[in-house]
Amino acid sequence: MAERKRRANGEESRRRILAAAVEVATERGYDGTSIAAVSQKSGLPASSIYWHFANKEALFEAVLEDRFEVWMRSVTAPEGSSEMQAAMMLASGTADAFHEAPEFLRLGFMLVLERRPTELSARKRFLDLRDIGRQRLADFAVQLAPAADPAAVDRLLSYAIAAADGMFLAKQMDPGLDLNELFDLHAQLMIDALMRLGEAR
Amino acid sequence: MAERKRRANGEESRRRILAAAVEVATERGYDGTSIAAVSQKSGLPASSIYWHFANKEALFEAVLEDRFEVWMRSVTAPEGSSEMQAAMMLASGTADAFHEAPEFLRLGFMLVLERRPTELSARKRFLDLRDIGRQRLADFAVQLAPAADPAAVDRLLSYAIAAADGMFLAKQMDPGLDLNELFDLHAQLMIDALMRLGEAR
DNA sequence: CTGTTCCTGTAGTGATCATTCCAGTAAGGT
DNA sequence: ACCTTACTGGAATGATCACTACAGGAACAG
Repeated sequence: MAERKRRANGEESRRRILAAAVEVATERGYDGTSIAAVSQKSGLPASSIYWHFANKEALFEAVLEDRFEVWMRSVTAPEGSSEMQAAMMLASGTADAFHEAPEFLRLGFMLVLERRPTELSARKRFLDLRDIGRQRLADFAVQLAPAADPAAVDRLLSYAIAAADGMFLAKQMDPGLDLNELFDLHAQLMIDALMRLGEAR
Repeated sequence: MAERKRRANGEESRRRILAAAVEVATERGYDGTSIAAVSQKSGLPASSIYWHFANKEALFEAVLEDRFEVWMRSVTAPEGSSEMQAAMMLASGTADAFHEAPEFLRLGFMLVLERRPTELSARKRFLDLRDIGRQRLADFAVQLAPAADPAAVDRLLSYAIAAADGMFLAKQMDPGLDLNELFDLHAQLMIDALMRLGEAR
């Protein structure tokens, strides 16, 4: 009763719709994504899409949520023996996620750059999800330099995230770019700066 | 004969169309920008838009070109007495440009994030224009650390640009963010790293 | 006055848009 | 056996899409 079985293939249909929506959306953005295109790519009629999702906006919210999960699974928690190693692993894990699960950031940034008179709910959702990710990083940063000024650490974290986001963009502008090289440099610079913050007190 | 006068108000109409297009495009992206909306916002009929520009794609190319000019005027060349000061001024100049002329990056990044089967010509144009900007920075970087390994300097430049791009994104995600603070940190980190590159040889 | 160039205004074109209606079907519960 | 729930298929709706055809006006050249 409470735990209901799936009668038809609704569960899989939902997945197929989401997969198709991700594909189309990352190709052409929100307005460029037509329900007809999602329908065609998923093999399901528009009415099915509207049975699973209230409207286009809700579909995008679901897509973002879905891709966030994949993103978080891809960025594995670093557990190096030293702080230095842990930071390096975090950096390379993020670099991997850029390859394996780029859709979350790609879609999210598309939405973030828009300035609609009324904000898309998917945009807001993206920002909320990202805050969750940021909190994880904040915990990690405090762990690395417990003695440092919290405000300064926070500022450095903002910078570190911005740099990573920028590297994602750079990869889109130049697919041949060696991200691992840049992420190594990133990790080194951030660790250096963080250690200096710890000593300065 | 060679230098023709404007019979009607074509020159100003073109500007009005571009201004309207920038506004609509930064609100909703490429597919979300309708010629009807540009027409309404500019006060000119669609036929005028199509007289000035071959099609929607060409209009976007022109918009990007126009905003690039504004962007470059806004990022004033730094001429501090020391390298440190020059770098700081470059950083704060870029931060100013983020406020005064954000449309170039906003539109460009929107286009960059898309992955259409056939690339928009405006996207390609954006990448070309950005390369011009990058070359200016490369010249500046070499000037700062002439003794350093050129490949290492180039990598650091890629990182520096990425970080700046990421800060632009961060500003869109959190309009209350203090960019100057982040840019100061950025300039310091980059100068430190560049000096270390110079000494390492 | 005549012709040319530049630009605007009106009124369309067929295609595609998001969304809805609703009848139909397959499976589960009872 | 029958009712309910979960979905699908197809057709339709009115709005909006990029773009065009074309006639006409304003400014200049001769």
